[in-house]
Amino acid sequence: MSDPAPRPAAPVRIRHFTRSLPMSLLRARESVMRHFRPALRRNGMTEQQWRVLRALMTRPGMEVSELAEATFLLGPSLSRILRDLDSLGLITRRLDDADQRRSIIALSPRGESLIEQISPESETIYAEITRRFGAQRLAELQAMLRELETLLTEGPPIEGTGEE
Amino acid sequence: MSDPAPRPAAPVRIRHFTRSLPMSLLRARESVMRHFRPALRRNGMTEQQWRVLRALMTRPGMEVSELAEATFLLGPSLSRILRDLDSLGLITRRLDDADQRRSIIALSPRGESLIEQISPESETIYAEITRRFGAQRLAELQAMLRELETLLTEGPPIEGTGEE
DNA sequence: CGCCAATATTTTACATGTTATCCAATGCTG
DNA sequence: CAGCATTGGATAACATGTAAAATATTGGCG
Repeated sequence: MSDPAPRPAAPVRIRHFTRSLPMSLLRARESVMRHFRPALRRNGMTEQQWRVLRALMTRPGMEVSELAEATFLLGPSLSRILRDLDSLGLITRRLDDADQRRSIIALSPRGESLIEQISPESETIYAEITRRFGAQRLAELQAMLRELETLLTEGPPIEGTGEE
Repeated sequence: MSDPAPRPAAPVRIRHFTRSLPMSLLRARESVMRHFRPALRRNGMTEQQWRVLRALMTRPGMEVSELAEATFLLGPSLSRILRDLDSLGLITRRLDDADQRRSIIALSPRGESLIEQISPESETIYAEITRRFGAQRLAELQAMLRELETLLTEGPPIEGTGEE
């Protein structure tokens, strides 16, 4: 034995952290993605690669920075993902004629057919999630999430005590 | 110019993916964390390290597997984080007397004082987020997230078409 | 034209996520 | 108690997240 002291006063005066908003959002997202990942995995796609392909499907011919914003990926991640998707022959890249710094990314025929292959499965899963939770409530939830995001993004930054 | 073809029929018959539930959750979480990260960063903590310390604060003396569940970290990540927190002198580890496979993690005095230092700032930020969004609505949001998580976790797995 | 700040993207470096594998301690079973 | 499946935790290997720096191109300005 070593330390059987009953720990008299655990000072838990802070909200239980598993109920914090970030943790709630993290867990909710994981519980959703858990259902999608197997289907992606069967087709050799990672979650992020799939995000990129889907973004390109809804609007072909995006610049890298547009794509980054749409997929919520940071530059370095996206850069690597594009390199990989390129080497898999799923996308095409060409330099913008007017500005050689920009490159235009689009789906290749092979990329399009991969999407055609995966999409139905993905939509099925999404539909089942919607059914379980209720389309109405899902819409409510999305609205709240959007509002939260807007409030925190548009509003002034929240400063703690750390003025440098 | 080179390719002014008006791209006659972009087949966008799929819900716009930036409105998908996973993306909504991801963006909402990011918009929240964006406010916390600077404060953590000023104190040399990463988001995940902070999660571990907070979990240990609410309940000292956890096993690694308990900690993993509480912080939603996978074994390998947690293992590295504990190694780092240990080398920073913020936690203590000792082997369980009854079962030498298990180790008991707890905050060191230094870890506790670090928490005392960061917590107020963190709580200030959380309070401001609550104020902006409304405590009532925040509680609603959390309830919906919890319900979603429960439905998707407890229910049967959703199978796509991928029977091998 | 030549210098330089600004912009788009990539690269670098390190922490974490993810899956698979390894190792040591445990405890069951014969 | 010897053999072996199980378990808790750590390590390996590779992809991504994140911040900072590097690279390349453009556009302005003297």
